[in-house]
Amino acid sequence: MIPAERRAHICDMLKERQAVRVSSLSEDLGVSEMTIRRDLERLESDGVLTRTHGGAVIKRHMVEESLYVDRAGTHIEEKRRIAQAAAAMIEPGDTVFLSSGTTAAQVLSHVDPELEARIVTHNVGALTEAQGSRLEIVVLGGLYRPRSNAVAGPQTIELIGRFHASKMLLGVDGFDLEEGLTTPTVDMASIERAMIAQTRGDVIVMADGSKIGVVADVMLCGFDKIDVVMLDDGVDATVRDEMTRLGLRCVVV
Amino acid sequence: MIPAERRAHICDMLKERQAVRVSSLSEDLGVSEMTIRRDLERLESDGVLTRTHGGAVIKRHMVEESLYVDRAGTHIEEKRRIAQAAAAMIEPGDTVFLSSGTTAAQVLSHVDPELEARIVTHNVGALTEAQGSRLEIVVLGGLYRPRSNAVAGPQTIELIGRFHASKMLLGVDGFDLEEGLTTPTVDMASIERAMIAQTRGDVIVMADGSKIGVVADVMLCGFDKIDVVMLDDGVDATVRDEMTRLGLRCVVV
DNA sequence: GCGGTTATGCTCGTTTGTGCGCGGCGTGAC
DNA sequence: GTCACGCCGCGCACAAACGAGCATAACCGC
Repeated sequence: MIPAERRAHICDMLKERQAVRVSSLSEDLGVSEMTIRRDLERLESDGVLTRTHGGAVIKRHMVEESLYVDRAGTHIEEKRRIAQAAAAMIEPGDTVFLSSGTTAAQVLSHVDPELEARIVTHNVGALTEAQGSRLEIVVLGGLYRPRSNAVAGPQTIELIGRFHASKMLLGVDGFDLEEGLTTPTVDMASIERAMIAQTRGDVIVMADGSKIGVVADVMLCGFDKIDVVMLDDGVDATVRDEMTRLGLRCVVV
Repeated sequence: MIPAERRAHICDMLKERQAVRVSSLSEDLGVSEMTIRRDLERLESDGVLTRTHGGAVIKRHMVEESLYVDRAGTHIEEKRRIAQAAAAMIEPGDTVFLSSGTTAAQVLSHVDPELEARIVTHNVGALTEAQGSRLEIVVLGGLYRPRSNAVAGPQTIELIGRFHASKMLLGVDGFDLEEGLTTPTVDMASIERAMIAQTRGDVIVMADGSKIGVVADVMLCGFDKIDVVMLDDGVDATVRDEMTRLGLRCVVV
């Protein structure tokens, strides 16, 4: 295996799992840990990843990034499974609103490469995930918010009015039975509320275990506006029952 | 086996495996490693592949790959210097149109972190370069084009009409005294022509040595529409003289 | 045949990549 | 707090790949 090929492999692993370990890469690729470290060093200077103790995490210019760094490894696998299941819910010919956030972005890396559908999003990070797919991706214009790696502002909301989606995929930061869905910034909340209003079909919320019971700073909406909740199997059954009681479909992956 | 046939074979291998080794190609094709290296060198200048230590990888117009390309390609240092000088031309309070392309994207990584200005662009790759700056970045909406890592389409052109810029920074693919400025896709040419039309102040073209004398597929505009040309010091003096004769300001870095 | 161009292979000094050992430091357990 | 374990990166040695320069061979139009 050629060095560049090996580095490309590391990038692929990162995209898939969000985080990699020096030890496991060394084993998988059959080179010493020192070589892996030098590869990671190089990829870091290329801006592809951020090194951490024991490995590296994919570089996101987002609020959520720090969460990954702090507890790299927690809920990564759950997020991946949820994103994968959400990707499978997109049907040919759909027009789908995609929210901001890394979970939402990750959905696009799991769609069938042959699927023809339209994605409308303000999530800049989602664009690189869609490489090699046949999706038609509409990027909403507006002011770029580096912290969320998405665009926002009145212009963005105005542009949303031009679309009617058959589905919406919504990644949230807080999911609480009392407080409903919450998100860290007012900007993103406005955008995503506008998207919900323009969605004709199902509004699908993606929430891994780390989001349950969490209340972020800004209220997004109550459970009455959403139709489907995607949870991982680590989520308590009482939450699932309560969702079902409210008339929502629960998908557990 | 005829040389062209051999090179075609290398391309086939690349398409199939994404990466090739000098040593295995030498063995498979029955020629010395030196010959393979010369083939790879030629194919690299044709834009088919990117050479690396030990072999080569297929060249795709992708975000992550372009990092390798930039690193391995020629004129890196010249591009960097041009981007840096272009960044210095942005003044406080400016509204600047920024074109697509990696050179244009690189400009944002060189702006003074304290500078307050507005950047209007369809260049998605530029967004990550602006981390930590105080720039207000307006992203134009439209259809995402993965090959260019930018958005395009009628909606994008419509949105450009809402802005009037005091400057435009334009990275081109071809810069030829006879044919003028050229670019590889019709989409990007339309966008950038619309930007030029909405620019009140200087249109600044960035062209390193590798672009001079090159004619890409799509005509962008003639030299009458532009005001300043940024060149590296490797560019022939006759080109500079001709530019000056046409009334353009030449900045050599 | 003859001069010129192009292609190929070799040598050798240089660059780049790789692995190991060791001292230092971060992280989590207690 | 402090202790242990694992991770980190520097310095070194070795190996592999690279490229410049030169010599030879094949091709082509005349």
